[in-house]
Amino acid sequence: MMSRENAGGKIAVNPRLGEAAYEALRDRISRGVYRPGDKLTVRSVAETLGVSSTPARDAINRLTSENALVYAGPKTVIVPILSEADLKEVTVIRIALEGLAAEEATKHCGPLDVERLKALQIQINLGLERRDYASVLWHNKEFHFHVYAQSRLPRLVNLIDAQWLRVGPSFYGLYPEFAEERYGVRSHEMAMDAIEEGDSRALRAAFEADIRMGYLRLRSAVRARSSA
Amino acid sequence: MMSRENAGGKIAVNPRLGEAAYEALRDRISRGVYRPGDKLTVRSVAETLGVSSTPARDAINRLTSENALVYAGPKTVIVPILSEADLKEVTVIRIALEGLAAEEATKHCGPLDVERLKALQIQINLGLERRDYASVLWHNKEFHFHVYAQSRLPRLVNLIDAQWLRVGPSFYGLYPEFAEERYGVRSHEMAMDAIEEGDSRALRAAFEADIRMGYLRLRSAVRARSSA
DNA sequence: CTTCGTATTTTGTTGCAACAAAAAGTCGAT
DNA sequence: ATCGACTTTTTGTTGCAACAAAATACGAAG
Repeated sequence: MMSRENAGGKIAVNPRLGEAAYEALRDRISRGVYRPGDKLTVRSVAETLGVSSTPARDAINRLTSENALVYAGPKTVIVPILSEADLKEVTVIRIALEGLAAEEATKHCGPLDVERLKALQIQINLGLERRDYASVLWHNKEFHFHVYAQSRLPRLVNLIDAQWLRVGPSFYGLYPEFAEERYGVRSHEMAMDAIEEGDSRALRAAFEADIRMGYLRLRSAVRARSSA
Repeated sequence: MMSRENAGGKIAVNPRLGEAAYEALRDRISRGVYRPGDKLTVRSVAETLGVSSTPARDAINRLTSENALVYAGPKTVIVPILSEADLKEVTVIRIALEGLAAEEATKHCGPLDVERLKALQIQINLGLERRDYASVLWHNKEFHFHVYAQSRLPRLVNLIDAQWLRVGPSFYGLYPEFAEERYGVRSHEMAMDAIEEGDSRALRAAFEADIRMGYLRLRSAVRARSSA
């Protein structure tokens, strides 16, 4: 499991401040610290992370180049507010990449992986009951990426991670109403069944269904916001 | 068509040196100025591009974060030398992304696009006859990206571009022997036929075939090198 | 209350010097 | 010649100040 330490965002010991700042900022974005539309400045990030402006600027630039942050003006970078077209595009990209990862992962998944996924699903269900949505989102991501990691295609996983970072903040904005619907429970069960049967097509289909489900929810939220 | 000016790599007028340096360096890599294994340093790039070290460092960092350059040591970035596993991974990623782009593009392709592609194919054939391989590679890229652009999914096109940048230098290393085989001519004809008939599955298949063909060539080159 | 133009503040970018660490070069022993 | 330890050079990173430009705050006119 990924480390859950350092949740505040402060930089730990790392000889390369730029890299550390990048990871810390990425972590904050993926955890929902920022909301879509929030503005990030070099100096504010530098102060938050406890570094000087050079590594802070490095981190912001890098996140911007992968569209995890976007320009809202020549001197203004914000957490992206996804338009309906953006959402549609990121969804077809996710289906292509995550579908591929899931299919490739089937070859390398064993009973231990199913056990791990079951444990994660229990955590997800627990979070839903307790209305601990940060936990739900966290364990949901763990669930997906545990499978993707089995593809043994590390750059593909990085690419997928970058897409999640783009939609993450919008997802946070959706909770808590969103989570009430037990979103993802069914498709996760489909996924676990597919792995047990070694059916790569079914595993792909399960993740595709999961992504499409999330897309529909997010789209209706975007529409509700744009009409308001 | 993309601008072919500024081929030397010198920065033109651009208020943002970092962005300009990034584009100039990217351009040089995609044009085969560097060979796999070539070392790039902040100071050498700065001098070549005629900027100070900050924008040069920005450009290198950004290219490194998208794997167009890789670390060969803690203080050494080089143009990547793709292993067989790297090659395999980038190929499945390309098939997923470019297949998607091609399929989406079918909806928006018209007779004008076929005309454009035909003109580009003539340029490719001309380059092959004249053994002007830089021209072949250039027009081949134009051919592919003209189609991908019609998908109207700009981030997807960016993602594809990043993958091309990873394999580009290896492709250059392959020429000129490689080009003798009229690589790509048949799959390009398949692609143009598919567009004329509006057959999105066939268009996807044509580009997949093209990518797989290139993969096989590159793989045998990698094997030949690793045994030497 | 809204809108437009102006003044003030904030902000990104750039160049540069200092530092530590890594790479390249050197030379001697075997 | 080959290898290894040591010295020299090169290199990435960082912090910082200056500058130009954009964002913001403010206030006057409608």
